[in-house]
Amino acid sequence: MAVRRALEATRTPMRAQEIHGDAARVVPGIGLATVYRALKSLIETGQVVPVELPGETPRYELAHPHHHHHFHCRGCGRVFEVEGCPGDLAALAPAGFSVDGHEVVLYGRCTECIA
Amino acid sequence: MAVRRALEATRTPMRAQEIHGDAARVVPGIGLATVYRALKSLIETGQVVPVELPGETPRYELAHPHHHHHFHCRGCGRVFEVEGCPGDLAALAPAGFSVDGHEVVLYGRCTECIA
DNA sequence: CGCGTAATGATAATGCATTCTCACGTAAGA
DNA sequence: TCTTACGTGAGAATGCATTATCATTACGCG
Repeated sequence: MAVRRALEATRTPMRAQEIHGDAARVVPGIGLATVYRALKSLIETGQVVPVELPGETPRYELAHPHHHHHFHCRGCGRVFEVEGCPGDLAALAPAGFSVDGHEVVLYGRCTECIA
Repeated sequence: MAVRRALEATRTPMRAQEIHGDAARVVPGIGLATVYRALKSLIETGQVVPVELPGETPRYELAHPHHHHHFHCRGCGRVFEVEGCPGDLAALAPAGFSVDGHEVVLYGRCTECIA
C-alpha cells in the first residue's frame, strides 16, 4: 500500500495531508479518503500508531517496539523521534496519584533549521 | 470578571465549556462568546495561559510564574498541575539539535479515581 | 434626562480534520 | 464473455471549537 510506503520512506510522523501528498507521487490521483481508510486499517492491525502533539493535528508513524518521544522543530514544523526518556517521572506526581504513562515533547530547532 | 473568578476557584486548567458552565453559576445567562472574549483579553494581558494536551481541546489556567507540567487523570479527565520537572531533557535530542523548551504530561489516576 | 459608546447574548458562520455517500471501474469467478 | 462484489475517487456532509455578526442593553457623561 502506498500509504505504508510513504511512512516507511520518511520514518517520521506525518500528517494525513502529508501522507496523501507523498502517496500521490506514487499513485497519482489517490484520494484523501483512501489514505484515511488505509490509516485506519493500519492502526487497527497495529502497524501504525497515531502521534498527537499539543495543539497539533494528529500525525501517524510506523509502530515501534521501543519507547520513545518526539522533538518538534519550531522552524520547519517537522517532528522527529527521540530515543531515551527521563526516568522517574512518576515521582513528580502529587502524593496519592498513580502514574501509568507519560508523554514528553521537546521543542527547538533541528540541524537544518539552525543553519 | 466572572471568567477569572471561575479559574481562580478551581485552580486547575479548564476547558472553555467548563469555564462557561462555572461562570454561568455566578452570572446566569452569560454567553459563550463572552467567555471567549474574556479569555482572549486575559491571555493578551498575560493573566491566563492556554494549556494544550495531546488530542485534547485547549484548556486555560491562571498564569504561573514557576515552571510546571500537567497530570491528566484517565478516570475523571481532569488536569492537575505537577510541580517539578526532570532536568537534562535537552540531552535526549539528537546531536546537532537545539532544544529551547519541552512539555511533559503524566497520565494515570488521581486520588479520587483510584478509590 | 437623553444620547452615544462599548459590552453582551443568541445565533449564524467559519475553518478544519475526518467520515460518509455513491456512482463508477476493475478484477475475480462462473 | 457476463456477472458480481468490492475498492476507489470526488465531493458532500459532519462534528466541533472558535469567531463574527448584529440587534439589544446598560452605563457614563454631558
